[in-house]
Amino acid sequence: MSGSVRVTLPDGSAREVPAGTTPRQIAEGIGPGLARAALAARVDGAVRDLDRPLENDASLALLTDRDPEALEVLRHSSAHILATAVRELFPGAGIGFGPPIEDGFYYDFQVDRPFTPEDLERIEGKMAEVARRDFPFVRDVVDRAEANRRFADDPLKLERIAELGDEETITVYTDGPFQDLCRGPHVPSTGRLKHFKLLHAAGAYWRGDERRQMLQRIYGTAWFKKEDLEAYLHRLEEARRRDHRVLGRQLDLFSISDIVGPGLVLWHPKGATIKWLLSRAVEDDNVASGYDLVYTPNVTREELFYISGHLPLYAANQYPPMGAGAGESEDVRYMVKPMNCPMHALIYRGQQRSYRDLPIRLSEVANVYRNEKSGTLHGLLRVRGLSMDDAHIFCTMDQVEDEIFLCLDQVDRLVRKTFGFELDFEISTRPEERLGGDEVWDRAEAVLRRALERKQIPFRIDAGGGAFYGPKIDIKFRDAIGRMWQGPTIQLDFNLPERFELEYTGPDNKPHRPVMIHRAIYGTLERFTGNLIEHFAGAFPVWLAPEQVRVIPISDAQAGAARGLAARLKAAGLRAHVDDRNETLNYRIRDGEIHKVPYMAVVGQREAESDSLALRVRGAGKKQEVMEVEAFIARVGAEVREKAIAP
RNA sequence: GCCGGUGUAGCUCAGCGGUAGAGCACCCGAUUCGUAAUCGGGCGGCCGACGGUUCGAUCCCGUCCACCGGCUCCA
Repeated sequence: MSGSVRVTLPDGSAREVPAGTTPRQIAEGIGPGLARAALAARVDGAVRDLDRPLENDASLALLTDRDPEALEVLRHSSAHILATAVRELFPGAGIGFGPPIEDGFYYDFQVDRPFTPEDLERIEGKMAEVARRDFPFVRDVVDRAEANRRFADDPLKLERIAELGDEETITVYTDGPFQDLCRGPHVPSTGRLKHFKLLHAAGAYWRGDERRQMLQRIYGTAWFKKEDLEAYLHRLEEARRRDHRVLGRQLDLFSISDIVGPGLVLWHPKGATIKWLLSRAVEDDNVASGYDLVYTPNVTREELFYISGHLPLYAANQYPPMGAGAGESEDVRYMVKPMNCPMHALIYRGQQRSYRDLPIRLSEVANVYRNEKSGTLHGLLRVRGLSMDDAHIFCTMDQVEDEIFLCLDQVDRLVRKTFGFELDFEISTRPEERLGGDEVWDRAEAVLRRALERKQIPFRIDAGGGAFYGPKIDIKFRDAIGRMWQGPTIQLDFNLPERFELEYTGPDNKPHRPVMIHRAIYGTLERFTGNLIEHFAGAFPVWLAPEQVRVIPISDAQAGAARGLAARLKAAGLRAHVDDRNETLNYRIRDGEIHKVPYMAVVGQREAESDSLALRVRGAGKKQEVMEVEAFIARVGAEVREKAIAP
């Protein structure tokens, strides 16, 4: 271990140091401030411990609390500190994994009983103590025998050790009384953890496998700055405030009744208005884009799903079959449909198709029912009765790219432009088990890729994430508070055309097999509406607002004028209501604000006499504008036509 | 489906081994008001369901159902 190494710093400067010098020593050489601030180092692109010696020439960046990678390291270390605390308080606790995650960290423990909220408080206190004692994180390289010896009492760790390849370096990190099998890196010492909070405990399967034992997971969050922690907790609060289940009740949009059943939505008039407007928006766009509308039944003989191949594979997600129709043999059984594609395939097959007919695009906003596991249901975001804005495109392989363009354009109009969502694209490629030869997959994946590239849309690849019947493009969108949601999906399908023996006659007068594209823009109207409720915090754009204008007479003397105004607004196509309840003006204004009505038209004596209204815009407070009725109608009408996001 | 928590009036929540209370909402009355809660009165609950313990259960125990937080899954 002799000689020197050349270390290049981010500013381009380089220095020669003896081999074995640590990043910390280099930081000290640069200045005491940096040495104090440094948390980890990036060596040739990889994040490493500050005290890990440099053995070769390398580029080096010292990471401080300003670097996102450092925050990830801090959270990873936080997980260890959490485990340190748990081991102090629960000496027999087995340890699973404890990684950093978005906004925080977790650690999985094997304990005799689940953690209670009181336990979390104690653990949090103990973590603060571990941090105060400022134990250094020490990295040891050990051989397999040593690792097995050190974790002899930790079966979960032994399992992990056994999986490590012989060529892999096994490292153990120790902080004070706690040691963990871990690749690292970590912050220099536990004292770096200052602003953190344990959030909750929950069960989690070991290795994420539902057949294996359930461990107890503790989630926490950690930040470098107090303000960041507070901002994050505030964000959680904000998310709670926007919870579509809460707003759905407050705004009287929908309910889910125990008597009807979990996951089955009762759309109240206001929520139904939104759902109706959304389905109309997508249907209008479908028709304008060259789709045909179809309707198909909610129940079908189960045979259909044997042909499609959903049965028996998909049986767990379908409601069990029901008896035959009156007068039919008892052997015939029916099922509620969980998807529409087989029926659309049958419509395609209903007649001989020529290559000249293609593409054929069939669309349907349809109710389907899926028997989702009870624990997965969640308000509108995960339901059992779904309204899919579904469509199936039958086309030749050569037409796929254009059809993908068509779908992407719809997504752009209906999701990005209309709601201002930022989109995130991902292509899922062939899985291990799949249908169709490699040439077909090569071609299909290339088409998806090329379509996005030509649209200059950046995308990620989820290798192996495709369905067995074809690759797909999944599109996520980011809402107002930065959360990502699964949105549109475009899937190629080589399977159903096979199973239904779909054909078209080509220019060569021979039968050919079409490709099928499944595509949903909003996905399901339940989930999308739920997303919109949270995105807008219930304050919908005028075109979607169930109540667009609330007309408020100042006193009973203007009640007649108010009703007249509301009638005019309705005649102009606006959804307007009068609030002439025997309550104070303040009360009614407040009620309108709470119910997120975009416009309140206040009518006092002055307005009643001048064919005008005093406009109060949602969220704008007292700032009001007196305007003529016709001008108001023109303004709101334009906003509705343009699907403006304001006010 | 699994782990934990929760279930009291339409909603939000107190209460707790001796068969229930507040605020809001709703109804009635007074008030007629210029931009985020006027005052008074009233109605309203097999305390999630079913079993058990007990002289007595909303309260303790068990089972089930639903919801919440996660896991798994997913539009």
